[in-house]
Amino acid sequence: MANITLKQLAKMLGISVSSVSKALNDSHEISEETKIKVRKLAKQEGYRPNMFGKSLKTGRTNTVAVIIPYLANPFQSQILEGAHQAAYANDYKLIFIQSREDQEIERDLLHSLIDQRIDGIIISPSANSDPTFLRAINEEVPIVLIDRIDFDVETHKIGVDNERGAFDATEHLIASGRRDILVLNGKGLGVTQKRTSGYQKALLANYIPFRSEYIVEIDYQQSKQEMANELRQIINEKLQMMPDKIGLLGNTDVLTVTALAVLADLGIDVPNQVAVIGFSNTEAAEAMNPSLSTVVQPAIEMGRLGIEKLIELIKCKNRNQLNPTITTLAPIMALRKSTKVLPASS
Amino acid sequence: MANITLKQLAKMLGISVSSVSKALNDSHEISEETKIKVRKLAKQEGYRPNMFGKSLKTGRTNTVAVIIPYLANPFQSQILEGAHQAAYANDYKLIFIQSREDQEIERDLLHSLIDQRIDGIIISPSANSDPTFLRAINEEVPIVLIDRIDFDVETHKIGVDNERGAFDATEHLIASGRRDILVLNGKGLGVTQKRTSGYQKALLANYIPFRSEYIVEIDYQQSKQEMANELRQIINEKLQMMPDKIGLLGNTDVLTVTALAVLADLGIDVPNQVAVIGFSNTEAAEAMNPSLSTVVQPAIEMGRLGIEKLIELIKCKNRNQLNPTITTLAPIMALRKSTKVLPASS
DNA sequence: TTGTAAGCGTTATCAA
DNA sequence: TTGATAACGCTTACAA
Repeated sequence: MANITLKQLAKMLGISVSSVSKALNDSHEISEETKIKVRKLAKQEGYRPNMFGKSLKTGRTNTVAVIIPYLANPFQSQILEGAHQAAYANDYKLIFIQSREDQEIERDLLHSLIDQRIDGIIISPSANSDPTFLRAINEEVPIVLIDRIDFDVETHKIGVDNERGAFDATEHLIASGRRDILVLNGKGLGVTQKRTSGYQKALLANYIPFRSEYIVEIDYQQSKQEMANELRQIINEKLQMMPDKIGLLGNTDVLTVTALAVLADLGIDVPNQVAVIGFSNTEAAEAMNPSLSTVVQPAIEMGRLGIEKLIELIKCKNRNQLNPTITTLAPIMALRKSTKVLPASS
Repeated sequence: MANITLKQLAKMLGISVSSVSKALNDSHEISEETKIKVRKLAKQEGYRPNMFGKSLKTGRTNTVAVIIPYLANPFQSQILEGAHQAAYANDYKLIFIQSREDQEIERDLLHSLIDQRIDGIIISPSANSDPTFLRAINEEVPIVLIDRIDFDVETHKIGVDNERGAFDATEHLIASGRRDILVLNGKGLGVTQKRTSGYQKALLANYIPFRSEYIVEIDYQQSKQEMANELRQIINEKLQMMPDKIGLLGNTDVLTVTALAVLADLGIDVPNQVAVIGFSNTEAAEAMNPSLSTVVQPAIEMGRLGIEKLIELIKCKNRNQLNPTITTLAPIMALRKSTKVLPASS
């Protein structure tokens, strides 16, 4: 059932292989008449060009790849969504791969993509990725960094303004009447620093003194049960020291959601006793009880932009002449019941 | 920065291209001595074979593809997880694609995979897929059907025992003391029939009369808000007719989760007034309030099995001699708080 | 055990 | 406007 080839078409038409090739590529050196004849037969025979022959000759594949740590992560899969749209619109094929946050796997994948002569790569590097290695890859094939942009590689980068997200979230908690705001950080997470700094700036802007005891760091990769226990203990302890009008800013999705469950379990009323807001791109926020206010990252937009920047790089002959840009997109606040405003009387 | 080629290696070693090729493929017609020399230089020069040259010649790619409707769907992305494991273990490259539940996109994708001379395909067809088309594809390249196996294609199929899942879930609700059990079905969903039948059989087995009013069908693709409204109305109405000991079986994740939110909003106590169980593969079930009991589909196992069956097909020369198998895996019950047993006194 | 040469399907160069 | 030919990198008869 193999496909028909150029050669076969040529024989059927009684013209040369090269003429058929040129006709199908709409070359100016072929007559309209011939082109029409060729296209008709090609269509009729269901001719589909062999990618290997083509790529072997041209060295290009018209394919780009997106590497993210986990496909199953809702935020990251939304990046894919955006990338898909943009790639489709620009007639590029797109493949998705996951590195599972593993530097070794990532390395293999990148090599095998280069083997496949992929035209370009969008990557959200795994946390422990080696910038030297990324730079080396960047020499061989254009890459664009997305989301995790704190790697020293000379290329376009697309990220989220995490400081801004935390700033806005904190301001919203304050606006809803809270002055004592607990922050839950995921242990060893890259975004922690920026988000904490956004939190601090928001306090500052509202003349609320910063208290370092209000910032806690939790291992979010342990089992659900263990995490819930740890959180319960911490929340209990912290609530002792927080006099009133309490807010909670969850900087990691799992932590926020678990905290919500723990609060419910402790019989603490959200939002009346404690207001909660978290970073999250899942629709599940809507279905929580109470529904969870979130800072949403513009993941689809990021994916789309990533592809556009990448194609720009691919099409640009003198890559070293292009100066790298860093784009940071503002997150969006999705306000729901978990941060309802306190009655003015309080 | 192009890669070094066989020809270059040959020149450096002063031997012929074919000898180098054979040496690297560990052919028996090459002396150990030469092999060692060749391998050493190849390694030293970082030789990586050009896939196009290779595939152009051999017609194979050592790559298989998985097509699912949505990458972002947790259940489906777990299938990928399993497929990944098995493909890796068998030294196959794997690519993931999503059809977005769109027959047109699916068709394009399948064609372009065949263009790429992919060795085999695992597919969970979009709902409106045309079996005739799938059969045609199956003539060109081996395919394995996964999850959505109700298509008339002569090949291996891996599915979940949905009837069994609904049966077990219903039995569990009954065992927890419920006799009036409401069923939420997603409109137009393929699994509805099997799951409803499992529900009915469980009732029968427990001598509970079946009442068709207890089965409702809801459009789960409308907006969250609309769906919540519709659900609220339905639940209110149905609860009127349900005397006591109420259970709720959600056959679609979104519906179940939204129902949980609606129940909370109505001030109905879960699990004491209404016990809830749903089909779901997300970890969010754990974090719901109350935590949600679920029927979990063995998605990872399915993915793994799918790849194994596919490789079997690929390696089998006379495909038409192989008789197709249908494997249905049993789902697993994950029991949490939303179905806690009623106190015996009731 | 090694080498020669043909060919996979395509495009590009150059000549007709 | 068309065609012959070489070349991309690799494998594989077949010859040496």
